[in-house]
Amino acid sequence: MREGPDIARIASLVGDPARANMLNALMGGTALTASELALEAGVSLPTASSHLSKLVEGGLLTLASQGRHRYYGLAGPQVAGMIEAITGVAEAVGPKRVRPGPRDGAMRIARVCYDHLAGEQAVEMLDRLVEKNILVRDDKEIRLGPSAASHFAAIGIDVYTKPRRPVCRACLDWSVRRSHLAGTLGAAILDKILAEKWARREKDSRAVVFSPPGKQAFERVFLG
Amino acid sequence: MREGPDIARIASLVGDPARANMLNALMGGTALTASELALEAGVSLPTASSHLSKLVEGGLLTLASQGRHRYYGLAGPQVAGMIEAITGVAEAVGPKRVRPGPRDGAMRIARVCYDHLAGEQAVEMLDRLVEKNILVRDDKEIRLGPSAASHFAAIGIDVYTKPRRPVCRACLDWSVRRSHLAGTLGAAILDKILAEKWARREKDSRAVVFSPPGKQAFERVFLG
DNA sequence: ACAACGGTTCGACGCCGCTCGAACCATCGA
DNA sequence: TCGATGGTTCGAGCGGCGTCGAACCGTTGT
Repeated sequence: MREGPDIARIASLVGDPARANMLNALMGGTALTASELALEAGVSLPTASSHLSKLVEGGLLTLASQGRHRYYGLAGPQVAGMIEAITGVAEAVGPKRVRPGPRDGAMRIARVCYDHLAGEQAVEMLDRLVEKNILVRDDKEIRLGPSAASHFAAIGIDVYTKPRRPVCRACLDWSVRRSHLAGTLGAAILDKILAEKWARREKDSRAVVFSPPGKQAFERVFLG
Repeated sequence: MREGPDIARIASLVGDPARANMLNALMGGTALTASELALEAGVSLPTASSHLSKLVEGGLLTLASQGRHRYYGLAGPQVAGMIEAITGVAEAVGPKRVRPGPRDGAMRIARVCYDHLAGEQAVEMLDRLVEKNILVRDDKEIRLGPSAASHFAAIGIDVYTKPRRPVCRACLDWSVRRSHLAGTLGAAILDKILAEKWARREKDSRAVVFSPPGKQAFERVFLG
């Protein structure tokens, strides 16, 4: 019964599914609010609040209060490294799910990630937007390019409303292992896709399936 | 609610104190039996067996059956790395215990580590035994030197009995952060210390306190 | 001042899983 | 073949923690 740092305490914090989901969501590096994390984790707000208190108390998260918003973020790169190490083991050790990433084929192509689009199509879209200099990536951040406002205004998306959350955010796509676009812009694009009926959400699933003409329209607007 | 490898599953395996102790004990790299791990974890044998099944099932441990013994060991360096990452966070994040290592001052000096001596005195002893070429360290292993048999025979310790467990084993001392001597030889030395009444065990504690003449005798025999 | 909204606290419920004693199984030595 | 020893399985007990609804608190905007 050797002595040492309280490794069980830290591990058990990560060991709850809800908290693990929150930590995963925070691995992008941007701080999120309690409500957002509650959605990510799939639990009610009180439950999320309780979990977040424990994570802060345990030293895994930092809390930044801004007005009536409280942003939670990873406490530091050491914590992120730990999560990554655990993820590596989980991935290596749990080959029970044969293919990596989401089970369903449709979900690998396109799915909802909280409020924006994820999957192969989303990753490709971000690539093209950056390629066309509409968006600009430096390091891990995504910013609006010079032609962004006019480009998105042309398809009915105002990039300057709702300053509450960051407009652009990179979100790591698990199935593709590369980033796709999150933030209010990502959300607006998903809204557009659904509003135009280019695609519909699969029942009781996060999968998003495009109709053939919808896919063409999507590609013309965002990939063209 | 992003998808991904089951990080919570892995973390919760480490998140139980008994299992964390077992994993810690296995960080030395040598495989241990179920009974040894039960002692390390401070739980009964059935409980330990249940935990070990879960760890094997979870892919964190490997099981090697040899006759009626079953040796459990870490599944690989990736798992060890994960434990180390968690330990790092736990250490960085839990500075609630002001001084590193065991709380009690006496325990930092000398304590029982399962069946052998640990603490500052134990670390110093191993240093001197290696310095005098009685034991030989290469890399992380410890072997008997040429004069070991005669040296230990002179003080009534037969290094060749009980071939079941390794005679020498390095055991990382948490309070000093360096190795001390474990294995059957380490156990025999502790037996000798207690049999000669050079020291006594503190009640309900792992601390070992030497009497003044006992300490002199110990230093003469092992440090001289 | 008042309503709306984000977030936390409280209380109660329910379940998962840790724990150990006792019985059982397997291997080794005589 | 029989006992001794190392390990596992079974069953039952029980504590802890995750969960949510309802109430409460603080900030913002009108």
